[in-house]
Amino acid sequence: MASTGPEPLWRHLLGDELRGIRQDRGQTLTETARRAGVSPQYLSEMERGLKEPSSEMIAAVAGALDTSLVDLTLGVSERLRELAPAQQAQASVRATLALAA
Amino acid sequence: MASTGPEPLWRHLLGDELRGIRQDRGQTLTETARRAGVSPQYLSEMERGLKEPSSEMIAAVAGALDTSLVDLTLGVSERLRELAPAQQAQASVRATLALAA
DNA sequence: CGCGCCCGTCCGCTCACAGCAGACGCCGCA
DNA sequence: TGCGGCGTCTGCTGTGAGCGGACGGGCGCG
Repeated sequence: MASTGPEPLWRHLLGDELRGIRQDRGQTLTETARRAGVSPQYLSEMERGLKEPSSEMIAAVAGALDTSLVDLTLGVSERLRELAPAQQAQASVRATLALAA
Repeated sequence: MASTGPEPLWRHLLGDELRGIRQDRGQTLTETARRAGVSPQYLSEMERGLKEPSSEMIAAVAGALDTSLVDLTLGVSERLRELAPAQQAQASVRATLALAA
């Protein structure tokens, strides 16, 4: 697994998963943020993997999306498994760009 | 799931998972910390769920344990699923004690 | 058309905490 | 006994978590 290239980082995968669920639910970013008790700008940053949310923040947003940490961690692990070697290279580019920012 | 009581927090589950893997590997805390490039005191805190490690720290410790983020997130989700209602109450006590500290 | 509202993101800021150095207690061993 | 290793405690500082104000864009309405 490690020999296939570096894995994406937790905060990126978590952000992707949160945004995916939110869009599946048809919620706006602003609405989810309000329900979670966080600022919209912060949720935006979370979803884009720009910040390391605290465990309580993760739980709050999961609650606002009517999901749970189980589903989040499962979703993240599934995303990682679905990443084929070529796609992992793309994820590596994303991680590199994030570092450049 | 949420109706069964509050879920444990990410940092606690992650810490439990990391310590579990480390002990399975027969590594000392000091050795894993050295291999991961973090301080032993910090790894101790991570394992006890006292700190919110950054995504890079998680990756570094995973690498030191010859595991990956996939296995970590899977392990965390499995821990959550194995927590029966009674055990979730115990996990709730742990989260409460952590808040008191 | 201009306006107001909503959306999501940018920018700058403050203070709490991430991560660690030094210290400590405990244990096993020569 | 002293030593080295283990894991945790204590205190510290620089950094980043989380947010307020601002911004640009889209949309509906008079």
